[in-house]
This record gives sequence, C-alpha cells and structure tokens, in this order.
Amino acid sequence: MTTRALAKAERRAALLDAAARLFAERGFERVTLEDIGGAAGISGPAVYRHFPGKQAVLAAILLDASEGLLAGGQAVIERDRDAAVALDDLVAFHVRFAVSNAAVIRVQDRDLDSLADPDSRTVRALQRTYVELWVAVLARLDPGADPSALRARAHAGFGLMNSTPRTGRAATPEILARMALAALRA
Amino acid sequence: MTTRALAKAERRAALLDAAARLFAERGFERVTLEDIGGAAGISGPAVYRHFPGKQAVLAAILLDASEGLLAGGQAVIERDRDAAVALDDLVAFHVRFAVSNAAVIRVQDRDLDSLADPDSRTVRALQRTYVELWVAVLARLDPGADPSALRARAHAGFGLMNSTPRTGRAATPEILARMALAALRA
DNA sequence: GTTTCAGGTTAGCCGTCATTAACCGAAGTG
DNA sequence: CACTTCGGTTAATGACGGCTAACCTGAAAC
Repeated sequence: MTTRALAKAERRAALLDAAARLFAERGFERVTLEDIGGAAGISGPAVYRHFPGKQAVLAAILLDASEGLLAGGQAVIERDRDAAVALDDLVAFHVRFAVSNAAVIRVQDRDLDSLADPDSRTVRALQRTYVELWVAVLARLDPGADPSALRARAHAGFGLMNSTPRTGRAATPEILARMALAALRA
Repeated sequence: MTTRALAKAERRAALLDAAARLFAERGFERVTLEDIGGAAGISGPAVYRHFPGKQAVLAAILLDASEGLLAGGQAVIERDRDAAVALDDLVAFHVRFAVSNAAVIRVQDRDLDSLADPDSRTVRALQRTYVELWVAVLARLDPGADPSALRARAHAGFGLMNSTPRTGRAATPEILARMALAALRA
C-alpha cells in the first residue's frame, strides 16, 4: 500500500514542480501536457491520472502559493504586536518567499487569468486577504491615510519584491528588502 | 491619394491600439486575429493587409514601446547634468509613461517571450540599453557599487513603477514616483 | 472612362493540442 | 492463487485558430 501511494505522491510533486518551471519560462498557453508529463518522466495523457486537466495543474500551483503566502503573512501578524516590526517581518517573509519560489511568483502574476472561475475566484480571494494584511499594517503606521492609497502602496511594494523572478536577475534578498522597506515607509 | 493612405494609417493605429488592450487583458496566446480585427471594425484575415502576421502586430507594439522609453530616457540624460536631478526626472518620465501606457507595459513584461527571434532580439537590446541609462545614473550617485547590484536595483525600481498596469489599481503617479525614489536611493 | 490594385470578404486548409478510448502489466487484496 | 484496480501506454477525436485562396468592390491613375 505504501509503495504505490508514495510513488504517486512523488510523481505528483514532480509534475507540479516541472509545470511551475515550464509555465514560468514559456507561459501557460505555450506549455503542452506532453511537456509537463515529459519533464516528470511520464508522457502525455498520463497526467490525467494525477490531475483532471491542464487547468487543474495550474490551479494546484496557484492555490498552494496563495495559501502559503497568506499563512506566512498571518503568522507574522499574530506574532508581532508592533506595526513597524510587523512591516519589517512581512517584507522579510515575502522577499524570502519570492526569491525561493521565483517560478511560482512569475506564474502567479502572469497566468492567473488563464484560470477559470471556480479556482480563479478562490485564488483571488486568498490574494486579496493577503493584501489586506499589509494594508492593515500600513494603516497602523500611517493612520488617516486613504485606504485605497495604502492598497496601491502595497501593490507597488509587491511589484518591487516580485521583480527578481521576472527579470531572472539574482537580486539579493538584502537589497530587495532594503528597497521595499524604504519604498513602503516613504 | 491622401484619402486612401490616411484611412490606412488610421486603421493601422486602431489595430495596434486594440491589440495592445486585448493582449494586456488576456495575453498574446488567448487573443485571436479575429478578435483584433473585430475590435478595429474589420474582421479576421483583413489584418494581413496591415501586418504580415500575428507576431508582427506584437512586434510593432513592443518596438514602439521600447523605442519610446529609450528615447525619453536619453532625452533626460542629455538634459540633466546633475545625477540626482537626472534620477528624479527618469523616475518622473518612466512613471508617466507607465501610467499612460498601462496596457503596453503589461504586454511588455508578460508577452515578450512570445516574440520570435529577429524582433525579440531588437526589443531586448533596446530594453538593455534603457536599463544601462539608469545604471549609469545610479553609478554616479553611488560610485564603487557593484554594477550587477545596480542593475538589480534598477530592475526592482521598474517592478515598482510598472506595478499599476499589472494590478489595474489606480496608483497615482505621485505615490509611485515618491516610492520609487525612496527605493532607489536606499 | 477604362484599368489597376489596395483593402475587404468568406471559405477552406492544416497543425497543434487538450481530452478520451482501448488496452496492458504489475502491485495490492483476500 | 485469482481478480481488481491503478498508473501507464499509444491511437483516435474534435476544437480551435493562424494563415492562404479566390473573389469582389470602389477609389486612383492615366
């Protein structure tokens, strides 16, 4: 029983990993199921033994990512009482996540639109909640600021921190964190 | 003579405009020639009277954008002797460009990979040159810094300034410029 | 005022995938 | 040891969409 189930779990992970890499490189539409399967050592329609379709592979990747981000962000919020410290730690967490999951970050902001409605809605909701964590912290640091301006600032910060995946350049986490903090405090 | 040629130029512009908007919304691969033509009042294969193919439409958009950015950046560099002033003006210029050409910016960093080799190379070269303008200014402000770190900082700045197109959120140019300057000076 | 030809139109042609069908062997079950 | 079920395989099937063909019309040219 274990042998079979274990092999399956491993293959599933390999598929998700390969798919994330391929999607990041070429974009969802330009990756075929044959490519994904092939990269994981099986070929073509065998992917259907693990996922109900191509979109489901994308959904698994994005759900995973947005849940991971939200969970990490919430952990920071609950731990840090002081808003200034919380901002530092949110930045550190997000930068670490973005640098070590570069492919997934790229897919998240390039191919989210390729996701159809049930999953799309869920991912967007998770992302929205994550953004609101940031907005709440920024609001505590700058009371009386327009919430929609705070949201724009949070998004701009993400744009900065998520830039490494997009450019392929190896910006160090230190540089990114320093710049992001300066920008968000400005 | 004028009637015909004028109509053609207008239609070409309409096609490029529609295509940029559609590509930004859905991504290159999910837009059909039928969509592009339809949005400009003609339908389907008539686009071939204006462009040799779908890729050529993308190429026209991206070449235009990268030439526009480079020209604007060079104008700033040549005008401003002082590096600090030049940085201010580069930021102001880039933010203005990004906010008023949101669709094109989005296409540029989402669909550049869909461009094949002759044009792809040209666009990348223009972009590289544009980045080097920024790196040169940053280097004057921070002599002795590692050039590759400066490049990473420039890219991070672009990520921030280009964030509005990606989120659809209406960040004001003022907020973006203030944040970008703070980040780049950090 | 005829002749060209640019710019449209609609009807294929063709390739490329996602997805399904039909089969198979070996691991799990009893 | 039967026998089921899982995870693969290789052949269809069916859309979809870029591009080409064949044809038409009216402005420009002479």
